[in-house]
Amino acid sequence: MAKELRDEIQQPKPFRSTYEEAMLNIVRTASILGDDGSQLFKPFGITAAQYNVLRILKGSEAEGLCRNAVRDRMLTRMPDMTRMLDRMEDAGLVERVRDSEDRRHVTTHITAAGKKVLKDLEGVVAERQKKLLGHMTEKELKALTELLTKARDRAR
Amino acid sequence: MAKELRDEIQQPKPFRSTYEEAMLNIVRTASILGDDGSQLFKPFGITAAQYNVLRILKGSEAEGLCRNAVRDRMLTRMPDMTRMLDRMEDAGLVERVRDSEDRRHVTTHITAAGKKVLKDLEGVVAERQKKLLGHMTEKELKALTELLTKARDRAR
DNA sequence: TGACACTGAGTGTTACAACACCTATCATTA
DNA sequence: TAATGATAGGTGTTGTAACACTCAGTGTCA
Repeated sequence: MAKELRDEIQQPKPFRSTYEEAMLNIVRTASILGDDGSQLFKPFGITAAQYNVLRILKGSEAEGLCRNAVRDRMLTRMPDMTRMLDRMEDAGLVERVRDSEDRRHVTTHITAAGKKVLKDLEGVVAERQKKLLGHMTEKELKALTELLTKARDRAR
Repeated sequence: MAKELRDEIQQPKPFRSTYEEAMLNIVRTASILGDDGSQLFKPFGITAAQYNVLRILKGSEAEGLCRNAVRDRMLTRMPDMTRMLDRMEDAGLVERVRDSEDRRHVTTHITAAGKKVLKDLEGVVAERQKKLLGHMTEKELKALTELLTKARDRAR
């Protein structure tokens, strides 16, 4: 049987409400899985957020995307997209081109090096996901996704 | 009906697996709810992690806890506990006493000011949790907690 | 009793997140 | 067509997360 959160964090008192219990379980689980992901990406020289950016740009490989479009598609909030793209450009993972029509626009593209990182990670990531969640049934995973979708509904 | 993740992040392609879908939903939901929490705590001059520390110390008010004990009870990983407690000590929220028996130990206690912050936040937090998750039934919240507990089981 | 390992706390350094602010370019309209 | 506002991108600054490392005090055992 899986260990309950109260045991994990050695909390003596019960949670104040099922709201609180669910909330803390969400945060805790994301933290654990996110840390795991960070370790996974580290040998490849990127962060989880950068992996996210690469996947977004891969999805719009032909056209490229402007800074704000990338930011709006991010899984987690990222207020300083400019400097994150700076770093990725320095690392050769993306490249930016200023639009000649509307000179305010700068379009960002994934580079061949960026695509290589994604390709190298593809199997590793899938394998890790299966290792972490492989003990859950399809039905459970679907139910979890639905409940989380509902949990987000009132926020924002 | 709640908006699905793929719409939120404007992802054209379907997820590669239910593992991936669940994983990204966990991270996304924690990010959204976590950001909300940060905004809630900000007017009180503390971060979500500091709120977590205060609650942990409140739970061991009489004895106090050493740095590592606090760290091990944290909801999210916190490698630099020392300087976080430094900041909280500077803010008057906690105080530290070096043990005279074993002079390696430093015991941290919550102060009256720290307890006041917790007390002021108590209602605000509960209200916010209800606002965010109040549309979910007890049964759903319990199911969500159980599924998340299972999802964490293979990590660490 | 001196060397060694262990445990707990703290420090140095780097890179990054967060926030507010600024600049350039374009669209609109009085 | 000059002023105004909107939009896209970038910059300055501060605090802090992350990582590796050091230091101090204690136990232990050859």
